[in-house]
Amino acid sequence: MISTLDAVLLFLAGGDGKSGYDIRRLFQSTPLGVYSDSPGAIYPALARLETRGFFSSKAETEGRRRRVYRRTRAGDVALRGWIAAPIARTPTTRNAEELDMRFVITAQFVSWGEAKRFAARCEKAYAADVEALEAFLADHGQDMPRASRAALDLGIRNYKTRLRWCRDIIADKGVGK
Amino acid sequence: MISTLDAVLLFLAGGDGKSGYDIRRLFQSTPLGVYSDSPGAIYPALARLETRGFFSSKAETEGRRRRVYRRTRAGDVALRGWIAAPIARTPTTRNAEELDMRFVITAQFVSWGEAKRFAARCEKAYAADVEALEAFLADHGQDMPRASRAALDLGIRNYKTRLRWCRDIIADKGVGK
DNA sequence: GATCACATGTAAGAAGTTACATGATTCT
DNA sequence: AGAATCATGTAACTTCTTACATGTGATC
Repeated sequence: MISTLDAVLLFLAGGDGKSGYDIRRLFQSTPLGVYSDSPGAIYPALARLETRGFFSSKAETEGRRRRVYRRTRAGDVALRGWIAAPIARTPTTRNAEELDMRFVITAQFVSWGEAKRFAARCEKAYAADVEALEAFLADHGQDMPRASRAALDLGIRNYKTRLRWCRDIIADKGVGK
Repeated sequence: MISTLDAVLLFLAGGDGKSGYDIRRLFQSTPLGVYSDSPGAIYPALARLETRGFFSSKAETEGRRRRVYRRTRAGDVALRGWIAAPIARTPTTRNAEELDMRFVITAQFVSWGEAKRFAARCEKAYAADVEALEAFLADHGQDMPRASRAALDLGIRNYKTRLRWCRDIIADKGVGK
């Protein structure tokens, strides 16, 4: 089993490979910045993945010191396995960001069509979440303090936003067209 | 400094106090379930907070074995400090859930009016996030693969949802009225 | 020649995860 | 009595955080 960060690293370091520093800069300069750019997170993660055989690395000799990691065949397999895993559980709150990453990586690493099918699966999960939260609100809304009710409402709105996004993806609408 | 989980524990164990098991059940049975209900997370956290003087605990003698934690005066101060802290950083992606908790705890522990003021501060943070992401999309949208653009779009929509929610709170609209 | 940015790494500590251990109490 | 559930805790492991250490190449 690989973590979300592992998957992102494997994804980024395909083709020509990437150094730890390259990845840190990507995390700093793009909205990928959800992940920590701290060296204490990146370098050990790369080293671990190499130990597990998912990366091979080469120290560049000319110019600046630089160790370039490149995804191996085994790394390919691991990444494909991560993509194919079932959508863990609802409520999805905690893995929402992981699902987003999976969408992007699936589109790039497999195909847009497959990413759309994944979005369709996400849609179902989000719909279940909305239903569960709305049921909870109907059951306990009256007994809850105002602020808790409001927070629950925010949760519902968040899932509905995701739901609509999935539908737009499936229908080829919006920015992602 | 206390963590978000610490704050939630301190918040829940006011008044009559709560046992670790009580808290685990709360995390299991309500959409508070964002937090882990594993004993290996809860019990050590309670013990740590007691060591720091934010809880006092008493083992109940009659009936089932049960250790009840209760927030101390120092715990009160710590929780108030947590509430009053500045909104860490934008992008807010990573602390969004923390902000939600802060809203609820502020409303219950301080006042609804204070929670509204907090929502107003959140609104500013989310607005800044939307602006930053839209600028990034305008700058790099063309060069990005379709799926990345779509993911960025989702990020923007998520922040806008939060933005609208804050405005509704401030205007006393919606479920939280 | 000094300083800044590049680049990699490690060390110490905090916290969460899964799994296990243990025993009391209530229910049937 | 036996089983299920209540309830607390610990152990081993993994990973992340902050901070430090180190050295090279580019820039002024």
